Amino acid sequence: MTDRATRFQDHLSRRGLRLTPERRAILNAAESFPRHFTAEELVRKLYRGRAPVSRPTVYRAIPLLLEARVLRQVAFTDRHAHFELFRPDCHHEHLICLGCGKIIEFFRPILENELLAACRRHRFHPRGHKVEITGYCRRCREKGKAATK
Amino acid sequence: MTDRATRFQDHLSRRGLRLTPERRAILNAAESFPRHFTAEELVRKLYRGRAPVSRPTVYRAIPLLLEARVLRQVAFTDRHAHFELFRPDCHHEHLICLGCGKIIEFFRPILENELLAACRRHRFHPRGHKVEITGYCRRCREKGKAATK
DNA sequence: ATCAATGCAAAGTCTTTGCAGTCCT
DNA sequence: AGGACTGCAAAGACTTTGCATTGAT
Repeated sequence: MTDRATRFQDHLSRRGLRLTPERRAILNAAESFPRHFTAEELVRKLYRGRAPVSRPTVYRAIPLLLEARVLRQVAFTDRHAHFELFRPDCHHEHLICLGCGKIIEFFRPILENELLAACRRHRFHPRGHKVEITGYCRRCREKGKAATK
Repeated sequence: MTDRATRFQDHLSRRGLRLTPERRAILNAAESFPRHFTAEELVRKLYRGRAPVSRPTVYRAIPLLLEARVLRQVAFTDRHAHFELFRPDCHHEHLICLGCGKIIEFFRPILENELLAACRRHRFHPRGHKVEITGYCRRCREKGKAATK
């Protein structure tokens, strides 16, 4: 059983809930995305699977996965929720290209320190964070897409 | 005419559009929020006003206000769009309390530098950014709310 | 027996679109 | 006249809820 499955399992049993085949399938589907995904994408992937899981079941599992720290929610500006696997060791952040939609991940230790420093200063206990920079990637600028809008 | 009204006006006329009374009302309403607001909140405020503006008109004005750099969009994790007045000089960021919903603003020059450095490194041209830290504020911790979920 | 979990269908929220009428240039 | 703008009503997209049934302990 993977680390994440264990964490999910623990969280569920601590709350008197069960790791059902559907929930396991949802976890597997989530793990199969290389990066980010929306709730709808997760639903679609599970619809096609060999043991289809219904939409409400997926939506009901998502909060559990967040609480279990299996997923983390990332906030993009289009209006649906985006998620990714929780990676405690790697707090990478995102550059989002307005031209082609590409998402570039980056990591900067100093930035992470600054976030923590801001929390300390306000006596705030962080649970999670997201950093998102929108703009235009090199390729889109070269193609002249950056002028679009 | 305020600075922001001018910017809006310029943007509109550059595109052959007009600063109508409705659009002016929308701008005023946006300026009347001390901090952030959702599209719905803007709609509600304009419904009550002396010259009510319809929902579609508000929604249609928002992209124009973003393009004109009058508003900027901030991405919180609940599923509706949040906006605030664009302040080119002050790139403040947000601490969001999961207990009471309070939003604390902060600003750290080093953090801003790091964001720019990340862009340079990836040859990315930024247009905007958002930094959001979720967690529990001091008061909620003292009240023991931090354990809630 | 009890309580959790599922799927279906329906409802809810926020946002967008089609369309006819109005206003400006 | 031509194009922009508005409001209404309806549609759309994403998410949540009610309910009857099934399943685990």
